[in-house]
Amino acid sequence: MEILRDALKKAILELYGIDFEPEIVEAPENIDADYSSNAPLRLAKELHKNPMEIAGELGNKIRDTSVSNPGFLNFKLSDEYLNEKISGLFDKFEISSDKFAGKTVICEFSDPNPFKVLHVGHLYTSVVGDSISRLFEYAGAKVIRANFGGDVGLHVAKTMYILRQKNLDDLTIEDIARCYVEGTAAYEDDENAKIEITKLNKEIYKINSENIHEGELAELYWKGRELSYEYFKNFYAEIGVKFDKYYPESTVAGLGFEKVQEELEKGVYEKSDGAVIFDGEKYGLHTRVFINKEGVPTYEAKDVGLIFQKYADYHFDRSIVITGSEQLEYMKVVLKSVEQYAPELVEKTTHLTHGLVKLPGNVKMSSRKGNFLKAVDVLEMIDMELKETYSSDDKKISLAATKYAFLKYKMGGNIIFDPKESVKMTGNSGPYLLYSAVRAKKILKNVENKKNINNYIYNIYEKNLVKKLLEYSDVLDEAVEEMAPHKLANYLYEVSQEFSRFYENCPVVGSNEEAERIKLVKVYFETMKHGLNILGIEIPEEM
RNA sequence: GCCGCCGUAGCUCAGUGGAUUAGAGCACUUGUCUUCGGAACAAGGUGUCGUAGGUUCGAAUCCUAUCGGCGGUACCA
Repeated sequence: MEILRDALKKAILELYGIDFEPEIVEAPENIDADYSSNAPLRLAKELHKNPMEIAGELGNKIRDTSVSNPGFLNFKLSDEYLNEKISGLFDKFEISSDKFAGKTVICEFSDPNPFKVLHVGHLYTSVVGDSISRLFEYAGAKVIRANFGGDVGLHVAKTMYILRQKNLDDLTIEDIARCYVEGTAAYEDDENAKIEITKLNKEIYKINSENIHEGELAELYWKGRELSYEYFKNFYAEIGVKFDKYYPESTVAGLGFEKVQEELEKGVYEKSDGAVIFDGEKYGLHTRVFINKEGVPTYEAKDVGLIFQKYADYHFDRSIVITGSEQLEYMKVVLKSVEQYAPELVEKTTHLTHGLVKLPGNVKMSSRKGNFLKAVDVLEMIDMELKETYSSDDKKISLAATKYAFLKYKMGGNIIFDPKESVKMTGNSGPYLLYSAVRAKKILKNVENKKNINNYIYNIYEKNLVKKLLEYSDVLDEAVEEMAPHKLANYLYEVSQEFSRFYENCPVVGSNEEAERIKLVKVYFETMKHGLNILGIEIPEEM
């Protein structure tokens, strides 16, 4: 409600000569007003004045206001104002800040490892990461969606240790996943296997960095790697997420290794027990190994390389990295070390985390142990529910259900993913949003434009809908600022609820109020289309 | 041990200085129903906002302590 904010700001400046940013909130139901502000209360201390007195003085400057205890200033919006405002909305949704206009933002997320299977967590991060990318695009940024994954490293060695013994003609991603589970068990239980795997890790690193294609191990490695990337691309295509850039770990490992070596000489990193470490304890963090005693760069060094490689490739203005929250402390150490020699890059970097996806009843999922929910399992479950309950096989609907189920949660905490519960398509769900949007669309098909009514007075359902619709641009600004798609998701649900109430109580087609109501339906539909698009959700023709 | 995140209704979650009654969905009960499509709408109620102090005109929200859950804590990612 910028207009109220601006009017109040101006009044405060004129009366008291203070440059103050007032907050406007929705007025409670029992007050005969639409919005209210606590500005008088917040100004009371500075002005040494009674808040009620301040509210009264400000109220005299702005029309349609009232005051209430202990010092709130309430605003009432006239129907003419709402009408004018809603008419101006339609399909123009512009961001108020130009903070990201023309900027380059690189968003890294999903980050699956080749030689491993995509699990439900990858689905979650892909959906959220894509939506955050879309928020930045809406804000005017050029966004590069980047995907980082371990095509070399211990997990590959563990897999290859088993895979090479098996002699499989027709290699599938499931075979590879099984080998990983077996390899991990061998690494943990069998001392000889551990030694062998450590050796393999070094060999694979060499095969990759020197691009060796001769020999059984090399052939198997490249074949498996290729298969993995195919499998990823297919999956992302299925959920409608498109990456602009893949950074296999091997492509940044060399750069990271060099950087760490370079800074080792300058004293940022140090040697300890034959490894190269960063002493994070100096900064209240913990110590981590960047190059292990085998001389192989760890994930830490690769992440260092990645930061520099991203900047070399895109000269980003902002870099967003989205990972699971278990990497929070780890990332702090990596960034703190880089801050010592490239503070300008670290300053531009934001690390966002999401929680673990857990099954109900505290069942732990672990890809190391092989007991986990695969990403495709979730998609299949939702497809099945749609088929069984609604006899539909519309991918748009099942994808909306899946995406919304993840996007409605605030990022950060763990998510309990109850397959049975998540599959429901009523209430606060993706299909509910689609359903109300489709209803609106249907109405729009059946009407022709009629003349507006002068001095139209909204009824309660219309007014509630209008007020909610007018909040949209504020919600978007907030979602961008906080990189929080759930704020948008929640808003779209609320506005759909208002629309459903309106729909039940206010016939549109053929009514006397048709012209005015059609305006609301149109703005609602355009808002939904715009907002759902930012969530990566498409509205189907019918459902 | 140390560091970080979390604790709100039976369950899953919003709300993170603003109000008299702390909100949604699910589940449960009942009603609307030849209407622009019922995947809908309406009504029904449970909460020591983990606990105890403190700051404030005002605290689920900020501070301190404490309990509980989870994650991280040197060669995994």
